[in-house]
Amino acid sequence: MPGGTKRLPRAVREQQMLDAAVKVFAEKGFRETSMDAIAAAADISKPMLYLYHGPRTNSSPRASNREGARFIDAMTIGFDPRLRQRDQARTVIFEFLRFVDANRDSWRVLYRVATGQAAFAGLIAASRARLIEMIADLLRRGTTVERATDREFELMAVALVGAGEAVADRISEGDIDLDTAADIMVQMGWHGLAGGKRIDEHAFD
Amino acid sequence: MPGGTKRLPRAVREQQMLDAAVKVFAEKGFRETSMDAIAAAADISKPMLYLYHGPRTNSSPRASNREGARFIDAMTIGFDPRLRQRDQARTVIFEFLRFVDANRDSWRVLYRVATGQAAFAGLIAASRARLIEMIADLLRRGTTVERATDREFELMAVALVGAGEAVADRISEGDIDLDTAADIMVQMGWHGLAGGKRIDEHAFD
DNA sequence: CCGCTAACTTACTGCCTGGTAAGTTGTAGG
DNA sequence: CCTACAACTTACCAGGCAGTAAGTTAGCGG
Repeated sequence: MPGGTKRLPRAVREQQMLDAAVKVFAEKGFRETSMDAIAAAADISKPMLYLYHGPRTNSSPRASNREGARFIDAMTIGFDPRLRQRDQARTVIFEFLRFVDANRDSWRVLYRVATGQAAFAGLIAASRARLIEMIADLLRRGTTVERATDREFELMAVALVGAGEAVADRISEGDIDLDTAADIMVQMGWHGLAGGKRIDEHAFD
Repeated sequence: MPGGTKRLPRAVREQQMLDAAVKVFAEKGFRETSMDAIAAAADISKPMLYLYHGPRTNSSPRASNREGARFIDAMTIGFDPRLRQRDQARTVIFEFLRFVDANRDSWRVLYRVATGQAAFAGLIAASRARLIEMIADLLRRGTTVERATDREFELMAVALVGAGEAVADRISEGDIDLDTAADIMVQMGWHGLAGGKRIDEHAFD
């Protein structure tokens, strides 16, 4: 605070500010976070925020975008098209949950706080739509549920993504084992509740 | 409206105000809705809001509570314990989706807008938890998944509810056929993606 | 027809917060 | 060492919005 007013190059201060913003948004919500609060959290004075990121209407999407990019990156890491569908699915799910676990603030601010914000709803919806489309494709190619139309596949993807997000929420706020969670999801998704297969017979093929 | 300043009994005005609040919250978000805006939407002057519902910190939970109660009511209508599990599930799912379809504003404000609001997060979480517990019970009693622990059942319920909410979102903003949606969810939930007919791996064991 | 209460309004106040102007100091480069 | 720019601050303003005080009418009980 008083002592440590080191002068840092713009690039790193910008990141610090975004970090602070994400953190505060995650715990207080977006609209109830004042610029002063962000400034305080970033250990910087308010005009710096405006200088580097412009008014609130610009700075916050910026934070969202950065987090969103991180997120997409993390997701695609686990995506290896050479795997069999089921393994692919498990990997993606696991990687997704792992990201959430490791970036709880990002998750909360991106998918929970921002969703309720009219200003961001569109942004988030777009990001989610991409993910859904990705999953829907996977389904189209990987499963042969008979006579399913494109629209039906998409709806399945919607449901799956929703399930994933719900589990992710649990992970972001509790202490659930990642492996267990991923296995349950795969098991449920593949064989359903009536599938009769035992839950711990999951495939680390 | 200059013309229509009819004097109405307190009870109905109170409901009008809540209706207006829900509507505005749903489209503008909670924190970005000013008391004046609610007042305007309810065709009433601001002091009436305070007189009947107290300050914003009271009036908004009140709206949420009312919507939540409606919601629970609707859900339990379709719940007939004499049905077989699968039919029970389908009925609950269908009734749930039908409610969302018929009360889009309620849905949005309850489950999307309020979730991001620190002040309500707890309230919503509690409501959702009840639903999850209900589903988890259903699973415990109804499915053949062997040796699943309570915690695992609960996680499944979390995933299912998440899926339901995601589909509900789609319904609340688009024109998806209710029956189709319900069928797909039941199908997916019961037999999984691989269970429909055939898979790239193997059908039921 | 008269008053009394409940329904309602206009018209303010004070605070909070977004946003900025103007001034200060560290430090890189000559 | 000095100059010039970039990093930073304090201090302020203006608008918006929550919340209220005080006053106005409508209609119901007598």
